Amino acid sequence: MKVFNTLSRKKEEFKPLVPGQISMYVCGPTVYNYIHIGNARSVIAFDTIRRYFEYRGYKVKYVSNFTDVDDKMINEARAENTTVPKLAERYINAYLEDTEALNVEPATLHPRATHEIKEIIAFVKELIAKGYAYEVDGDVYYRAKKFADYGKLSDQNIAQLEEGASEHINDTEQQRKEDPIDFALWKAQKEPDEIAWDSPWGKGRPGWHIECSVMSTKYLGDTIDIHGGGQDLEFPHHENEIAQSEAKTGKKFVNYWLHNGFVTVGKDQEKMSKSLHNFVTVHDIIKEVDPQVLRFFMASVQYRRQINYSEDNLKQAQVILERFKNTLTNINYRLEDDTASQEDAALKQAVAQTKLKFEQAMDDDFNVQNALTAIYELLPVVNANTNLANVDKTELKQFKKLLCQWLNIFGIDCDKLVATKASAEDEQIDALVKKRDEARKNKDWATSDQIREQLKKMGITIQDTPQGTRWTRD
RNA sequence: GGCGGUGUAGCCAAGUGGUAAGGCAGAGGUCUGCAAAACCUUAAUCGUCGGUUCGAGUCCGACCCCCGCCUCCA
Repeated sequence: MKVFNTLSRKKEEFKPLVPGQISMYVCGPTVYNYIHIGNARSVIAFDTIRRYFEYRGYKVKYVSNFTDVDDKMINEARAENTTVPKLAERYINAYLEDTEALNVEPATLHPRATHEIKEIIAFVKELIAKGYAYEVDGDVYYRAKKFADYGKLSDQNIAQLEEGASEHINDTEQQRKEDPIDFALWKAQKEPDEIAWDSPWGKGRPGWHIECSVMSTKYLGDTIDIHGGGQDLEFPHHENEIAQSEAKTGKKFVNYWLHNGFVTVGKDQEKMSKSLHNFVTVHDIIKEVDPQVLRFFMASVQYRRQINYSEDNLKQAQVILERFKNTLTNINYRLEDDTASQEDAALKQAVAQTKLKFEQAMDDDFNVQNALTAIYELLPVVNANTNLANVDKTELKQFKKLLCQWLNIFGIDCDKLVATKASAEDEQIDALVKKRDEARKNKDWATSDQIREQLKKMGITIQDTPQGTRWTRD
């Protein structure tokens, strides 16, 4: 199995530290607002990857943090006249609700920065002791140049970075640093009402990058298999994490760095972001769009590729899900009817071949497009079988099981996709269908069509097949 | 300016040297009392120019467009 490692900019053979087990850390959100579609993309991308590993039989320990203190949190709490912990609580809950709606598996652990203050302070102290960090008036900065490999992840060169950073020289913070590219590990409290913790450098709070180094090493170990996040985190966030962690432990921090592509919007395909005011929150959109459709739409694009968010593209995802639904529904009917099963060697072979193709594609850096294409090509073969007088019930059952396993990787639950029929209305519907069948026997098309219309209005679609009349909910 | 990504039919999208997968939409057809679902048939020379090669979307060079990162950001 191969994954694209940002560190080498190449696809590499994936080998976990411990056979059969995977340690995975994914940078989570700063919880000062609802997550938008772009945030969801990252969550879904790595959930899909995780699920594929699990499909492949790996045991995955998956850690994803909440950044529950930083400048944005403090500002938003002030603006809303609330406290940082209350703000965090609200949006952590919202995050959990929204991602559940998108059928994202809960992380093995969801640590929070503010719950790790002791460890953060100890980590920073060690960096100071090793000469990688220094204190200035209650702030602590990381001495970037001291770390020989600084810039290796994002291919940045130090001189250029310094040039860029010097443009922000107006910042009072910049003037306190030894070097413009140094970054904060610990920030001194600025206002008396600002949330802060006691530390050897006075009251303050952690910088942004340090929390991930601390939580990743604490919960998963000094070296982990996979660290994920959006492409915009490559620099400086992940670069800084490497510098901090490797300076402290002297070991390689992460074996495989995986970065997901952005969600873009509009004709110009601009990145969805809060500063551009072009974002849609998950909280809002799932009131209008079936969360399954949103989930499938985002999971069906390979994680490194850009996703263009549009109604048309969402619609396409919906149409595909409907095809799956129809096929599964038809299979369910044929498995239940009383026709004899007849072996279909071609079908059996096609299913086996598709499994091979699917896994080959996914093994190649999670090439979901090719994996899905393999399934799309199989559908007509399966559908053709379900139309026969005698279907291959054994093989259809096997296909159904496989398809549901595959869809599960994309976060689609077969049971939800094909809603079960049990409902208070069922008897009434069955009675109407029966009445219509009698009308059809008498060639009373007017009555028959009128009942079909009536059912349509109830959200029921009728299908007349050689095996009898079926109905499904829309 | 530095770093990275991208440009394939109306849309989504595979493809890493041998005469362009697949899906959606569209068109036509089969089945059906009519429908629904399904099935069958059907479209592009691959941003531009030049080079290497028997042969290039696929390698090399130049250029153009778009997007992102380089400051908070998934």
